Amino acid sequence: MKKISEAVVRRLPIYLRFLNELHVRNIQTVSSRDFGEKLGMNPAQIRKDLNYFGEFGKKGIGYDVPYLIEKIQQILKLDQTNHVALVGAGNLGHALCNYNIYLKSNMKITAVFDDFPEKIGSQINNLIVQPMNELTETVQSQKIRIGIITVPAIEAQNVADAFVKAGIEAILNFAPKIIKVPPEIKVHHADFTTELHSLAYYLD
Amino acid sequence: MKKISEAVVRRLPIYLRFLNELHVRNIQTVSSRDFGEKLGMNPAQIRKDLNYFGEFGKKGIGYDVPYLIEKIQQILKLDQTNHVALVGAGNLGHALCNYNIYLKSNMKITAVFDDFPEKIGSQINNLIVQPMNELTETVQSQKIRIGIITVPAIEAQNVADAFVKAGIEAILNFAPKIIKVPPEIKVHHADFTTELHSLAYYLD
DNA sequence: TAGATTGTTAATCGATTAACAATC
DNA sequence: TAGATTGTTAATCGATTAACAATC
Repeated sequence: MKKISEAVVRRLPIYLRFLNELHVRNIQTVSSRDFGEKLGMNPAQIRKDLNYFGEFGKKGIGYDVPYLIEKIQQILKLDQTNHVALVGAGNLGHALCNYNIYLKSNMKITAVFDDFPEKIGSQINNLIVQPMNELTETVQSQKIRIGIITVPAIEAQNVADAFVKAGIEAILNFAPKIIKVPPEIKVHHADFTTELHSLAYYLD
Repeated sequence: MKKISEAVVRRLPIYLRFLNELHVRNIQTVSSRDFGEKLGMNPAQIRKDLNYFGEFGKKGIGYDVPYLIEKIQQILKLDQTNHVALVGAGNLGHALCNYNIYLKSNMKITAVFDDFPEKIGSQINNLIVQPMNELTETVQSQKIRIGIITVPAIEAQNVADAFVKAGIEAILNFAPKIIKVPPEIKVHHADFTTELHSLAYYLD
């Protein structure tokens, strides 16, 4: 298979979300033109993106919504339940845990860790906050493959190292700090402070 | 001035954060090579990015850290205090309000809104949650120019519309929904569900 | 001076968009 | 059949990187 660029992969979840909205509204078919209009994207881009993975459309007709949902879910590996570990039981960690419902059942935070003595043993929803020294064992026994970092910047690299050692394959880092990991581990940064700072540039 | 691409603007806060780290460690000068190594970027890119805004370096020497911090802060308009309004006093909204300390004093959430009756009047740090019908007046009286959306997806567009009507210039949207605003308003999406979904693609 | 590093042009690389034959 | 829309190539656009003269 050709190498798929990260830009393409990042658009797939947006397509999926849009398709789910159509599905809820019982819309059976969608064209790349509809698609582009609603998402503010170029129709050719949407056709090209989807075509990296197969011929999902019908000429003259468009794309079948339920079929395309199924296909994108397969591509993104969202047709299986993905277990997620979160480190950092602060405000942001709490907020993300409570978001579980929004993530549907295919992404689930199943373990939470923190090394603050006051946090360990406390409960978030139905999860009990565990100490960091239990990370590797839990990751392996629960088949967790994705890790979320919601600790302060100064701790982020340590947590990333612990994730790597535990065998995590992908990391979503909310700490305002670039973390370094081996090339086979995928990292996304979700740092809202840099987002906010770059927004300020556009103020008049 | 030439048009600066968004990619460049998004890197400036990362440069700024790195420079602040150097400053704390009393490092006076930095070269684009050091820079690139620490941030995992190409040195030429860093020189080119900075050079869009002026000649901040010295040939043979590098960049003076405090001077470059000052310059980037000016470019990003972070040399003034920017007032921010947040709509959606849920878990995520709370978390972001408590993050204020991390944002230094140049970005400050100064008003919080929600339309849930149980939330109105409740307190987050030293802020009292206000009803949405007070948005425009507060935005104008407090000279708020940036808005944060932390409501459910279904409410996101309504809040965006209200922000636009109130005269907000830039929006950071955490809701998993693309919002549409007039072209003169700048929007960044900080949607962790799409981040997480695209990460799953890279699982083996 | 010699070594280092910027500023900046030119070359490369990659991503987006336009266009259209194929075909439902 | 006529109209619509995909799949896909070619053209365009934009961003990154290499290279090096200028100069501290």
